[in-house]
Formats: sequence, C-alpha cells, structure tokens
Amino acid sequence: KPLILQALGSGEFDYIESASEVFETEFFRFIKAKAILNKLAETYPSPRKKEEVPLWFYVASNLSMRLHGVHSFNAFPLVVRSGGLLNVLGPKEAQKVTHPDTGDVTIACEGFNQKNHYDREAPCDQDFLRKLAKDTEPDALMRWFSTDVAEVFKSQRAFDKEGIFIGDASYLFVPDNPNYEGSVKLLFDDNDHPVSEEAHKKMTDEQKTRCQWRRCYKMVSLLHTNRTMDFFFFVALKVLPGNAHESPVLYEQVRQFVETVGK
DNA sequence: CTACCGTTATACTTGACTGG
DNA sequence: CCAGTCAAGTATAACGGTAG
Repeated sequence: KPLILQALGSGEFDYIESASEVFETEFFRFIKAKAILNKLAETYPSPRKKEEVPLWFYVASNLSMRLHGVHSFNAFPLVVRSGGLLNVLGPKEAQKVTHPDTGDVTIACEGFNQKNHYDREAPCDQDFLRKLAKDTEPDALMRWFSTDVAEVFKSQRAFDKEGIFIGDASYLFVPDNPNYEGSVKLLFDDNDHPVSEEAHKKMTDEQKTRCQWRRCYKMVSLLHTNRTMDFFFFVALKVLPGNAHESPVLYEQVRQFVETVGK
C-alpha cells in the first residue's frame, strides 16, 4: 500500500491513466463521428418503451467498462471519473472540476433528466445501466450482436480478404448462484474439462478429489482473424446451458452470418 | 517463514421503494 | 413506466494470530 501511494504521489499513475484516457477518447470520437454508435443504439433491442437516458449512452458506457476491464456496475462512477467516455459529451454536459482549496478533482454532470437528488458524478446512475441490461431479452441481445453488429463490422470493412473464421465453444464459469438463469452445474477435472459420469466412475480416488462441480454456461462463437493472426474479434456469439451441444448452434451462426454479411 | 484459519472490512448483488 | 435511491444480503479480499 505505501508503495502504491508513493507511486501515486510521484505521478507514475497519472501517466498510465491519461494515456488510456487519450486512447479511449479517440475511440469514442471515432465511433461517434462514423455514426457507428448511433447505428448500434438504433438497432439495440431496448426493453424500454420510453427513453429518458439515451441508448447510445448505454452502449457507450458498456464499451467503456469493457475497455477498463470492469464488469461490475457499481464501478461505473470510477470508470466515468477516469475515462475518456465523458469526452463524447460536450463540455456543457460534463466537466472536471478541481476544488480550489483541496485540489480534489470531481466530475459535474448535467444528466439526462432531473430525477437526481444529489449532485451527479456521472451522467446517469449506475443502476440505470444495471436495470437496462437486466431487462434486455437475452435472445434478442445475442441476435443483435450476430446481425446488426456484424453489419457494422462489414460497413467498416473490418473483414480480412481471406475470410478466415474460427468456430469455437468454451465453458463460461460463473459463481454458484442460481440467479444465473439457464446455467448448469457440471463436474470438471483440473484441466477445466467436463467429466462424464462413466469417466468419473473409472477414476481413482485421487483423481476424483481433483474434480469439482462448477456452474457454467457454454459459449459458442464465431471468430474472425487473418492469416498472421494480428487480431481476433467475435462476429457471432451465443450463450447456452453448459450441457448444450454446440454443433447445431455453430452451423446456424455460420448460416446467419453468410445471410447478413454475404460471402 | 509459511501454511492455515477465523474475523473483519470491503466489494458486489439484489430487490424494493419513491417521486416524477 | 422510468431512473434514482436505499437497505439488506452475499461473496470476496484483507488482516491478524498461531501452530508447525
């Protein structure tokens, strides 16, 4: 702890942070200028009948959290504070304010409505993100990603000429919480491979102790890359119960991808 | 020194409530 | 119906002490 505080004091932290902020700002400028963000927001399967906080802000916030490697909504205010996300908003809507006496930097945001009781540190409450995410239909979301988002990639000519695609299925482990709808508990060995009942019977006691019941999903995806593998990105994605079979899903993904993007 | 264990603090979830 | 607020429940990390 003292070491980190010392590093903070000497400004090493600022360098890292501002560098990523610059990158993030560029990123959002780009997708905004190219109307990518609008396109994503227009096609997103919103569960809302009325829109107060705009959808593009929801999409942008999610992207920002992914860029920061954060997955918990309650960390959103932190992401806002340190990130380039605010730069998609004008200086009127959001600004950094340095307290004249203490030197503390806080964020003052306009917000999209007048429902707040407290001063806004972020353009919207983190619970707005949480609830919109929770209310989104999972199937519609996955369809959206595999069609509308794939079209955006196409419009940006993101696909390599050679057209190398990889079909993949992997296990997505989650905490053992029944709220993870549609997840199943399977027995895994210490290499993260599922163990069938017959295989488990044949095991020695020593092997058996290394097995663990774990709650999981199966994630079936279609990845795009080039020959030198400079990049990977998802063009289709579906999350299924962990014991589902991937083949039919993958074939459907390929079919749908060819249908929306073309050959 | 380190492996272990119980305690405490903090981070994260969750659902319910409120006022517009 | 919507987003902001609250309070209570869990999970996880940090801490401190102790035995080997």
